[in-house]
Amino acid sequence: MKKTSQSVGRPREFDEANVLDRVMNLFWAQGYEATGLSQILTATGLAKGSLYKAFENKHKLYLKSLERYEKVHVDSAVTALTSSKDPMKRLDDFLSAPLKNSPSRQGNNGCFLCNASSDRADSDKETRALVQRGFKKLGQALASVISELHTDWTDEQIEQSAQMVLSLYSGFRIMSRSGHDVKALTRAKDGALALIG
Amino acid sequence: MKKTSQSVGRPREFDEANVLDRVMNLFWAQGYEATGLSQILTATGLAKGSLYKAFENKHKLYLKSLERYEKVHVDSAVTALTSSKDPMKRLDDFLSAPLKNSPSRQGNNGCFLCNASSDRADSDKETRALVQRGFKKLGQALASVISELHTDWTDEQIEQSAQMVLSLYSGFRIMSRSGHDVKALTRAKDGALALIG
DNA sequence: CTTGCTTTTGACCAATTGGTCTATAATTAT
DNA sequence: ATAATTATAGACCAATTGGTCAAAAGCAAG
Repeated sequence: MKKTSQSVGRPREFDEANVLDRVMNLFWAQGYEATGLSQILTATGLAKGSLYKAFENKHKLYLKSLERYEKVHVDSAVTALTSSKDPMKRLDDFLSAPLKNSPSRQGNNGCFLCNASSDRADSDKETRALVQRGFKKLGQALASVISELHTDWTDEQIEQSAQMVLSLYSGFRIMSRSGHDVKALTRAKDGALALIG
Repeated sequence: MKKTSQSVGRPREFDEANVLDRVMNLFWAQGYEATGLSQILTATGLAKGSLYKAFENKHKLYLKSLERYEKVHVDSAVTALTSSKDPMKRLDDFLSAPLKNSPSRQGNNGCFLCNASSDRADSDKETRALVQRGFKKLGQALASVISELHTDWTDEQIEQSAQMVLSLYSGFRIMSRSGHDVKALTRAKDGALALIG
């Protein structure tokens, strides 16, 4: 049995992951409707036919982008949360990420999960499922960190704090996108961590 | 000097506030790009020309809708927060609003401020300014409630807690829109209130 | 009733939207 | 070689988009 990594027919000229990264960034920054096919085509360098052969339609492409976001960004956040650093430091890093915005505006994409939730979760149940899954992953990772931090806490307490941190995270992402005072949010973060830690 | 409530020319046939309420609901539920003119026209019953004579263009209409949201919903939240009820109860009510979703899906619009922030705050600075102002109002009202609750706290402490509650609120709005487990969020809310109160 | 002013209406518009399809190119298997 | 298979390119499409405009309609003042 030979290795058949190369299939018949003309080979793909693009790297799927690479294309998805570019598309993801567009949807992430602009949302579903505001991102036009033409924009996607120029950003990826693909021709319309190729795009549609590879990813059926715009909706599917959006879902794939969201999955890509989960794989790249959510999973790496989970990894960071389950590293060997000081648990408190891990929580701090997690909550600080949304607050790292340069004071000069533009290009604060927030969190794709949050944006997708606001943008399409109400009208598209496939998006809703993906967003839910992403948040769930983050919640579980947070719970695990907090359980390291407080070995004496009950599951209830741990879960409660994890959801609190996750909600703060989402709120930070949303509010900082509108240019809300980051210093104020940072103080809120420090206060919350002091209460939990 | 006579009262000139009636101006010359053909009189308006629609109530501006009423129209804005309808348009607001569309933008709120669907976002800017997903809301088409045709939809707006059928929802308001106006003809295209009338709409455009009254509100220049779609962008301006969106901004007006956002202002209307501030006037109707933000201001009433502020009023509720500054009522004479038990301060703790007021905070609880504020944080509970995002969690009142019927378990059956669809029609959870979240918070227009949050949606607008995710949708357009990065690309449109007028939207950004309005969203910022709305959040600021809520933050100030929260600070005032908390200062009632803890007359011994410093301004720093008060501000810190207010921003924390506001962030939780935004997070709740966003996450619940994707169908995230409301029970879990409710526990998080109760935990947070216990820490603050 | 006429003049002056404003709103209403919908026909009209250019541009763009997401999407299809066919001809051509590039590869493997026979 | 040639057949089979798959990808690329982009012309093409109907539908819709946000937006304009001119003609008709409704009101107050003279």
